[in-house]
Amino acid sequence: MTDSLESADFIRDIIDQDLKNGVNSGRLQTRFPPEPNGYLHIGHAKSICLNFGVAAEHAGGQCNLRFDDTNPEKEDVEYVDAIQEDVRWLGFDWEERKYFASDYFEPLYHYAEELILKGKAYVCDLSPSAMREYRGTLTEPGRDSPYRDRGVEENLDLFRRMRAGEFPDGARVLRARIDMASPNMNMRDPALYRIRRVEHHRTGHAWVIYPTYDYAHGISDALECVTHSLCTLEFEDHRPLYDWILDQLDLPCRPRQIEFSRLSLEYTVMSKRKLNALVQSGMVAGWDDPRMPTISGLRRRGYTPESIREFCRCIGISKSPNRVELALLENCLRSDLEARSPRTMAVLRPLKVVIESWPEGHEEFLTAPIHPQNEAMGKRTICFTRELFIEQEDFRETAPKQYKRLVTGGEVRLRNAYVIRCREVIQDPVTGEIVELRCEHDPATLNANPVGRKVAGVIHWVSATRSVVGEVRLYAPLFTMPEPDALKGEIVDHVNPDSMEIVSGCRFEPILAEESVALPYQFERLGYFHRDRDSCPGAPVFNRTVGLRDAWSKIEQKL
RNA sequence: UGGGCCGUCGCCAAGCGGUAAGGCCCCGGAUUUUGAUUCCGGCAUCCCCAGGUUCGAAUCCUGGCGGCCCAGCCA
Repeated sequence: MTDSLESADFIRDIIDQDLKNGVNSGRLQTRFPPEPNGYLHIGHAKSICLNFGVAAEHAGGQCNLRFDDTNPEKEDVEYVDAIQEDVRWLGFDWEERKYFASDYFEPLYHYAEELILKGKAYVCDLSPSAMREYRGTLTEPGRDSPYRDRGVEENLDLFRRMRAGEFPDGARVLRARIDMASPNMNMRDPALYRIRRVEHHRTGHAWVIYPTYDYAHGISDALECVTHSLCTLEFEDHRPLYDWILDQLDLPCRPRQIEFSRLSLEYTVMSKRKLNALVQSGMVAGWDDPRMPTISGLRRRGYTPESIREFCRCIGISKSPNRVELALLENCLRSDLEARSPRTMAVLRPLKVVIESWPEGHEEFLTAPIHPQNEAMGKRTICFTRELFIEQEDFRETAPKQYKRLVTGGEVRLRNAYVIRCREVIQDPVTGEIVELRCEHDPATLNANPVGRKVAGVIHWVSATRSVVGEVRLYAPLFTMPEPDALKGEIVDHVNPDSMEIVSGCRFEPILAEESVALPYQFERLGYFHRDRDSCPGAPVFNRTVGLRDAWSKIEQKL
C-alpha cells in the first residue's frame, strides 16, 4: 500500500539521515509522552502514529510510552488508564516500556543539585508576580533576579530545604541560570522546580517540590535513551532550553528534539482545556461522547483503529499550519467500513406498507448477500411479509422526475425482494398525515427484472412482524463553524444544539437485537452504524458512525 | 516594532536548480436490485509578491507581504 521507497516526511528523512550517519550508534528510540490530565484525541493519534510508526519501520526501533506527570495538580490515574486503553486500541504496543516522568524524580533531583554545583541553577525567592516583572517583555530584556548570584552552598542548602518542606508553596523556585536578556523568553532563567504540596497520583506525598516540563522532559528522554524526541511546533522555542539542559549534564544519551505541526480538524476543538470544559459542562455525555474528537469518543461512535491510522497517514507530517477537512477523515472511515461491514436493512422512520396481493400470514424467507462485493462473507435470510415498513422519505405523493423512489401509482424495487406498486395512500383523516400505503407486488420480479418496463428505484424495507424496535442516534458536528477555536467567549456556549438527534421507534432486522453484535454494520442506503453500550436486551441502540455518500441530496439541492 | 517557525490547486501534501507527484473535495461519464461501491475522464503554464543570479528557479540571492507560536512556579 504505502510506497516505502518514496520519502514520507521531513522527520523520517532526518531520522534516516541520522541512522545512516551512525548518530547514537544507529539506534532509533522514540517516545509518546502524554500528560495524564485528560483523554487522548485524534491529534494525539497523529503523534502516536508518528512515534510508534517510525519506530516500527526500522529494525530495532522502539517507542516508549511515557506519562509526563510532573504537574500533580491536574493529573489523575483515571487518565493514565484511559490513555493506555486508547493507545492499545489504536494498535500500538509499548511492550514493557511504560514509564513515568515521576519514576525519575530522584535522579532529576540529583541532576538539579549538579546544576547548582556547576553554578548553572539558583534558588530564587521572587514571588510569581515579581518574577513576571523581572522577566521583561517580548521587546525588552529582563533584569537579573536579586537572588541570581547566591553562592553555591546557599543554593544547595536552600534547595535541600525546599525538598525537605521547610518553605511554603510558591515561596521559592529553582531556576536555571542562563540569560535574562535572551530574545527567547524561555531562556530568561526558567523555573526548574516549584514547591507544591499536592498529592501526586503515583508518588503520593513523597515530594513537595516538582520539576517543570522543560527541566524534566529532556532528562527523561536522555534517561530512556530516546534518540528522537518528536513534539509539536509550540515547543520549537523550547529547544534551545532542551539542548542547554542536556549540555550541562553528563547523560547516557543525546536525544534530538524535532517539531511538527499539530493537527487541527474542521468543526471541532482539540485543546484538552476546551474538551474538558465540554465534559464538565455536561454539554456532552463525557469524554467518550460520540461527538467528541477523543479516541474514546471516536471508538464509541464506531470509528475503527484502521481508519484513524489511515487518516494519520493521509494527512502527513509537516510544519505548515493546517486545518484538515472533515471530508478526509470521513473518506478514510468510509473506505474501511465499506470493505468490512456486513449489510443489513433498517428503517429509521417507518411508514407502514400493506402488500394487498400477499396472503395474510404468509411468510417467505429470502436470501440476501451480506456484502454485495464480497461473496465470501456469505448470505443472510430476510423475511418478507404482508405488512412491511419502508422509510418515510422513500415515498412521495408527487415528486420531481429525478426522484427514483416510490410515488403514488408508481413502482419501486424493494431491495433484495420484489417490485411493488403503490395503489393507495391512506391518510389520517384529521392530520392528513400519511399513515399507510396499500401496494401490490409483482411475483415475477424476485431476483429478476420486470419485463417490458424499467424500475429505476431501489429502497430498503423491513418486515413489520419480523423486525425489532430500537433507537438510532444521528450525529452532526459539535460546532457549526469550521473553526470553533476562533470563537470568542466560552466554547461551551457555541455547541451545536443539533449535534445529536435521537430517533426512536426504528425497525431493524432481528439479528441487530442480539447482544453479540459488535461489528460495524452498514444499514443499506443509510450509512454505517455501531451498536452503542446503552443498548438493552431486545432494545438495541445504534450510533450512526457516518452516512453513505449521498448524491441525491446534491441533486435535490439543485432542483 | 524582540525571537522562533510557516507560506506549492478549495483542504492536506510531495518537490532539495532541469522545466509542478499523490490523496481528499469538486465536475463530467460508465456499470450497479444500496442515488453506495467500483471504474474511466477532467481539475495549478503555475508554486505569497517583487526584483536578481542562471542556458534554465517552486527550488539559489535580496527585499517585501501574510499567518502561527512565545512574556505559566502548564504541558
